[in-house]
Amino acid sequence: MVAARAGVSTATVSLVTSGKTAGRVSTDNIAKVEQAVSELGYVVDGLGSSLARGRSNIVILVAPDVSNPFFARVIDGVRSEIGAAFQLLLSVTEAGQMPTPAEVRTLLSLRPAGLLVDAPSAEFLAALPAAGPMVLLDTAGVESAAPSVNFDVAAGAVLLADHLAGLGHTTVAYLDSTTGTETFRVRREAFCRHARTLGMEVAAQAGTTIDVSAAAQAFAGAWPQWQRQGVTAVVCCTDTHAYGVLQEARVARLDVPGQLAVTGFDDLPYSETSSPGLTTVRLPAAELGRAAGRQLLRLLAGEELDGPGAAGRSLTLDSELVVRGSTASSAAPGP
Amino acid sequence: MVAARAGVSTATVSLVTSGKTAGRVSTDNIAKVEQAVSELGYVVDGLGSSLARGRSNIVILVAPDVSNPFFARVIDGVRSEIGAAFQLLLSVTEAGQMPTPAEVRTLLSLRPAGLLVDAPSAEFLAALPAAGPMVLLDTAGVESAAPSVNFDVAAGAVLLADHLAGLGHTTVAYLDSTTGTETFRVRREAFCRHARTLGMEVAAQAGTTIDVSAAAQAFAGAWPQWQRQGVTAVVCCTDTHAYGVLQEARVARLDVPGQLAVTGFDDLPYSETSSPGLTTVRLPAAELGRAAGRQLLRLLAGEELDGPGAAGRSLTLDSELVVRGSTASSAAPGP
DNA sequence: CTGAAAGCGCTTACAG
DNA sequence: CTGAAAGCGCTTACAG
Repeated sequence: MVAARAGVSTATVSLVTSGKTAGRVSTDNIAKVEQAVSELGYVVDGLGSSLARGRSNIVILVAPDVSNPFFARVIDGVRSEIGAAFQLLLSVTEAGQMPTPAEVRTLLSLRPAGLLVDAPSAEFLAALPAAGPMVLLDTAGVESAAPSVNFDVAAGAVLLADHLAGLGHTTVAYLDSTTGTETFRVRREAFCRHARTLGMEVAAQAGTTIDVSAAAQAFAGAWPQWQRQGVTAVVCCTDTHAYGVLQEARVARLDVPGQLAVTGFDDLPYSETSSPGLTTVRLPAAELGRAAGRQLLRLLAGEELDGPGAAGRSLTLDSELVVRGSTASSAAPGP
Repeated sequence: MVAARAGVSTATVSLVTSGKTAGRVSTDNIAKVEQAVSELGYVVDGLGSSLARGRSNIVILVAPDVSNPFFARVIDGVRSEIGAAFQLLLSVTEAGQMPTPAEVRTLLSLRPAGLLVDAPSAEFLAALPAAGPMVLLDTAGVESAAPSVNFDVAAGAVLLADHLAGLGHTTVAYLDSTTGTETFRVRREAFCRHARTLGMEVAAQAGTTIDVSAAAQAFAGAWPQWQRQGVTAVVCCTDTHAYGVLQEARVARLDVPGQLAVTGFDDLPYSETSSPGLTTVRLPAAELGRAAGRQLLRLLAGEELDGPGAAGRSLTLDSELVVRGSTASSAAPGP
């Protein structure tokens, strides 16, 4: 070990570089080591260090969809909490897929300090070996004993149904996602259940991937039928789907919200500036990331998550209805 | 080492798990080891293995903007080439930023088998310690001795200028990016130079981040002035910028392409289905990722990249002009 | 073909 | 306060 050439043992160097000098190293030696370290540009080797202490200082974030503006904000939230202490790395899988069991094993063999798992499927969790500290994000609808942070999407769906019913809509369509994530099932079921309670009919459902043009095409295909059924509002399971509907509505020269109201979930930045602005259920993405980061940090510090005074194993973040032009001034629809 | 309980030495087990049995292990022992491995669910520990061989089997992809549909396709390309042999991990930095020198050192201390660096700034490369195998992606305009794969964005810009001149445009505006990436400078300069050669005036330039609504606002602010100057086309440095312009043009009830032609760079999926479809310079993202992955694989195999028959250290992928409705039937603009 | 041994670069009890 | 030593889990010459 090069830095040992600064006149002390490797043990002392190790104590200094890992900051465990409290009452164990003389200030004299600390200074010597620090100088040698900076002279040699020495960096502690992550591999040796990790092997010796049993785990690395990386945190792996596993997610099905890395490139998605919504998820970008989640990542940013995570980074702002744990970035200083740990090296955050994203696992890369086939688009829209969770890692296979084999990939997970490879990941785990790097001995990450912790794991963050976004939007896991039930099968993924079942196949996941009980590894070290782990926090789940956005896992609505999936059972798990692991600590998790979620959005209250069901409450948002209820607010949305109230809003549409209040505007006089009686027949609506629901545009769902075809990715199997449970959160979409929860959104749909909560909305449909409450809508029926309010006397609204959810006339039809369709589903596409989370993609503007796929949603646009699906809407274009379904609209003639929906129109015949008297649909006056389309509730989309994500803002991205809603963008597709708005786009196609424009092509078809439909008046939004006069002839058709459109809503989404997420509140992506674009929803504020689209024309008309999109009424949507705001899901606080960055806060989700931050909360998950904090949970993991607590876990890593050995804190009990469910002890007295703790925030609890399972956190739920409030969602919120943001009303904009895509529903605001809806004309009262006919029967 | 647990698997040694299968009746052989750890050395033999290691030979089997790393697939180096050729003429060194009896088929009898291979079978025994394989059975023990599967019975015990043994996975080679990445840390110990990496430490012993001097490098890990992870490849780190460093990029300034992970969540961007264009980059998602690059990632997918990389994954398809190297995914089987290496664990691909994405470094996570503050949105739009390259990792700091300190972050890079931490990354490097994990001893990645190789590094892939997307859209690096000159400063980043200068600060990068000469590490192991590395391939640069999309590094147009930045000097470096490292192997790289690039788009021929300048050639695409020239095709675009030709196309607009052929349609009769004489005054155009350029909507640039404010992220400092060199590729944007190259796009702009190549376009402006050739446009002037063709007798077109590039009346005005503006810049925003790569964001639909930022671009929309910038266009809304600039349009009155541009209109006075006789601008009949807006050339955008990315499709995302162009979406903002299209959106705002719709709000302002501008006829595209009758009153205003709009173009982009990238050819994102949405450009095909937007209305009108977007004329754009197609940059083959997935192919960029694949080519970079292949280069890195060669480097890791110890191949010389510039030897005879090799593909060369520096690859350039052709860009291509895709003409769609946003320019197709432009009316001849007045003076 | 096989195993005992050294070593990868660190950290952490343990004596002093 | 400090250093010699053991050990983290593997791989790879090296003898046999």
